[in-house]
This record gives sequence, C-alpha cells and structure tokens, in this order.
Amino acid sequence: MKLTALPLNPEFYERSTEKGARDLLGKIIFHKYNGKKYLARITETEAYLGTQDRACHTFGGRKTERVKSMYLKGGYAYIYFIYGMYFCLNVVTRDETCPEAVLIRAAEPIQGFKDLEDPRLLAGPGKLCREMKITKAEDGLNLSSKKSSLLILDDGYKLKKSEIIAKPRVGVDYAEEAKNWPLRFYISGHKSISRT
DNA sequence: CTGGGGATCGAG
DNA sequence: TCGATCCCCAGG
Repeated sequence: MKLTALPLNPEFYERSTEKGARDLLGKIIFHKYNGKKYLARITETEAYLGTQDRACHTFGGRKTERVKSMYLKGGYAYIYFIYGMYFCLNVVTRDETCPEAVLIRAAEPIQGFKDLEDPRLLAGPGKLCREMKITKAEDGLNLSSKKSSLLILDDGYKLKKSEIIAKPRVGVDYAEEAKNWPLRFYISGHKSISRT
C-alpha cells in the first residue's frame, strides 16, 4: 500500500455496474470502528443489475424498507442482513433511477485484524462484514466522504485485465435467466476468494 | 398475521 | 448435505 490512499470520486460509482465491479478489485475497504482501523484489499465482487435482474433485491422495481439505500446515487453503502446471522456489504452504483449495486464478496487483510497472514479471514461476504465490524449501522453511508467511518480507497494498485476472471454469481440458482450471467469478478488464483 | 425463503458459513 | 438463526415481505 502506498502512503497516499484517497477515496474514489463519486463519478467512479455513477456508471456501468459491471465496470464498477471489475474496477473495485484492488481497491481498499476502510472501516474505523471503536477507535480501531480495519483495512482490506478487495479481491472478489459481484454486480447486481437492478430491476431487470432476478437475482437483485430491486428486481421488478421493488422498493421496500430494506432496499431503500439502493435508490441512493452511486457511492453509498447498501448493507443487508441475511440467514439470521450475517451482514453483506454492497456499493451502490449509477443514479437514483437505477437501483444497482456491487456486492463485496472477499478481500485480503491489510491492517487491524487478529491474523494478517490468514488469507481466508475475509473469504466471503458474511465473514468480511463480521471481521470488519460492518453492520446495518453503516447502511447508507457515503463511501466517498472523508467524514464517513466506512470508505473505499484507491492507493494506485493496478491489476492487469488478464488477472480478472468473470464467472456466474454465487447462490442465485433461483434467478432463472439471470443465474448464469457472468457478473462475479475475482482476482485469478487469489487465496482469499470465497468458495464456489 | 403468517410462513416460506434467503446475494452464508462451517461442520460432518 | 445440513443446521443455525431471524429478518423480510408477499399474500391472505
């Protein structure tokens, strides 16, 4: 990690969700909680394409209390509770009229964790939130504002296009035609990738 | 009001 | 393959 790591501009998020999902690989999640700082580099993401995507929480234009953060503009956090025990972190993309988002599925520990050498510590969206202390309390935060306790940073880390793999998303077998769309992206061969 | 299901995880 | 664990929401 370079010395300088800055929040991504709002423009980064206000565009194609698939491109956003690809370009978030290598970026850094920062969470300040209880005076401690947790940092991790994103290694796996999934794009969720809004009203036309059966796997997406806003499919068909659903606009319930749970998903209201997805109707914010790009660059805000959408966090939901699942299976009675886990939270999942998403980055909202595009604008208020297109409720799309990128699910952060895995990351590599950088700072603040009990075992920095364990590449499996953040290998999965539920584990990532559990270990980084991310809960519903962070839902709706602006990930571009230096005032937020939860941020996504760019330290200049670059990936080659050939290092990025695209595959169908995990856990969306119910999504009919959308279940095989190649919207899961991850860094080829990385030790922190969630299991398939 | 109700009940079925879920963008998960880890044990067996 | 299965259980833990509980919020969410569509349907009645």
